[in-house]
Amino acid sequence: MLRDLLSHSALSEDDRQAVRDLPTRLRKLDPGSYLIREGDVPTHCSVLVSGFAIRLKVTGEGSRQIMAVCIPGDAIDFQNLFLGISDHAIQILTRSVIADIPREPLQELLFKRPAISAAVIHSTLIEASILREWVVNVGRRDARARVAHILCEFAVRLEARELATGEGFELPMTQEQLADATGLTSVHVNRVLKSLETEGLISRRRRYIQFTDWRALQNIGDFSRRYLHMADHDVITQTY
Amino acid sequence: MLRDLLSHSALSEDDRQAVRDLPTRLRKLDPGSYLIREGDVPTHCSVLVSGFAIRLKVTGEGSRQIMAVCIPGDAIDFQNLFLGISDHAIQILTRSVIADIPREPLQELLFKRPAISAAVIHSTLIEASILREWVVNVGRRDARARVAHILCEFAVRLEARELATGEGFELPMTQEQLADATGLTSVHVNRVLKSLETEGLISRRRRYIQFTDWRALQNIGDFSRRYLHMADHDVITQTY
DNA sequence: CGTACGTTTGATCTTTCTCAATAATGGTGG
DNA sequence: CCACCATTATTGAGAAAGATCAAACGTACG
Repeated sequence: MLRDLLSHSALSEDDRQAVRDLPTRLRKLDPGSYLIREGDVPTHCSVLVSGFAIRLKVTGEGSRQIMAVCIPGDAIDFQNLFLGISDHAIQILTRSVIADIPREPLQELLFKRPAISAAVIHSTLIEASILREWVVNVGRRDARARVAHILCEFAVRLEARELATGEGFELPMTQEQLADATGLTSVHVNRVLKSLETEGLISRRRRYIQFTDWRALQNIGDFSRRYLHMADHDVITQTY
Repeated sequence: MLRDLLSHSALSEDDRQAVRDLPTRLRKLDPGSYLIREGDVPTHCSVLVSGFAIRLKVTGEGSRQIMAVCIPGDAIDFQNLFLGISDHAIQILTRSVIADIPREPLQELLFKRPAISAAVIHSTLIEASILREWVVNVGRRDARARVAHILCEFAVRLEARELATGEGFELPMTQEQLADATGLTSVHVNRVLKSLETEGLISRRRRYIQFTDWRALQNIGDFSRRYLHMADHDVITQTY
């Protein structure tokens, strides 16, 4: 369940078992529902067992910005374990199963087991690295590059969890949400997707994105997987 | 020296002493020099004792994006302690003093002292929170708001370290760098600054920014200090 | 005192947004 | 199973924010 941690850090069998022994409560959540809202005071840490979710903020003007997309296996809420008030909301994208872990036992575990602590720091740092890349994406790339880049990122992250094949993947969000993630409008995202398609870089059937020229897409999106800091054993097939 | 940690987390005297006992080497660095470059493999963790620095990436097209500004007292390199390869560069803005801490003793310390581990996680999470706000700033706010927001952020962060008064502060960077931080061009940043000045929100003498209408600036910048997750004892005078 | 760097200003051009309308698509209840 | 509704996707035309290009002006510093 906490395979997120395991995927970057080698934990001892002992440590693994300790993680598995954590008390959890499973919940099903529907698309559009909020796991937590900005300003809430969280009482537990959640893991996204299955389904997709986004981290988002809303500006004073009312526009939304998505800062991260959580994929199955992600631990969502370390922030909320240590920081008092949530600085952003987490919204469910697709029908999801969430495992809630109460605050105290997890804190205690981190206190007792430095290897798990280190794994949490590690995972948090990778998240920060992805955030830095998003700042670049949204701050310094044009619309084509932004969209291409985010598609590349999804492909690689999903493949590492065996949720995508080398062919392509099912995009778990609407074009409007893609726009909120790239700092564009949905209209423009639509035009960019169309142009990427007519130029033969991708093909689409509904939300399924197929990569017809991965190399070129990567180029346009200025994408390099370095910032994802994946351990070699993350890379299942290394198509990308 | 590691007052960054102390400022959010209450550590025992024992833990504090352990941090102080860490072996360090001091270095002076000049503006423009790099503490680390993207792709480097770091061997130590650094603390910015005095001076300013930025985290930045360069896109394939050659434009720069600044993702964070480090202020005196910041621990700069936890990322590099856990992640193998640096995903971004750190460049010095003003004449700075850096304290290098070798990797091993620090890792050992974290392993032995869970409270320090927790403090590191905490500090890393705050950095991530600031990054999320930057994504929003650059993704969903117009030029005026971006510039106003970043000015507000500096003011509050600097004041918390007693490096700014309620009046204003010395901006440690050029308008070009401000542009790289906000995803704009230096020309446009200049125009925005001018307009903020003529409208009486700020006044400038060289790089010194004085707040003549803090409330209005905060409004324009859609700024709220929540995302900085400052403990109450951070807030020295609470001008802002 | 000259040179390099940073700031300021103007004119023009592009990308992307806005507004608006139409077409698909999927889900729902009858 | 089908008709209807709500959401999402697509397309067009015009507007605007910000980029680009170019030049002049300051200011610090050797």
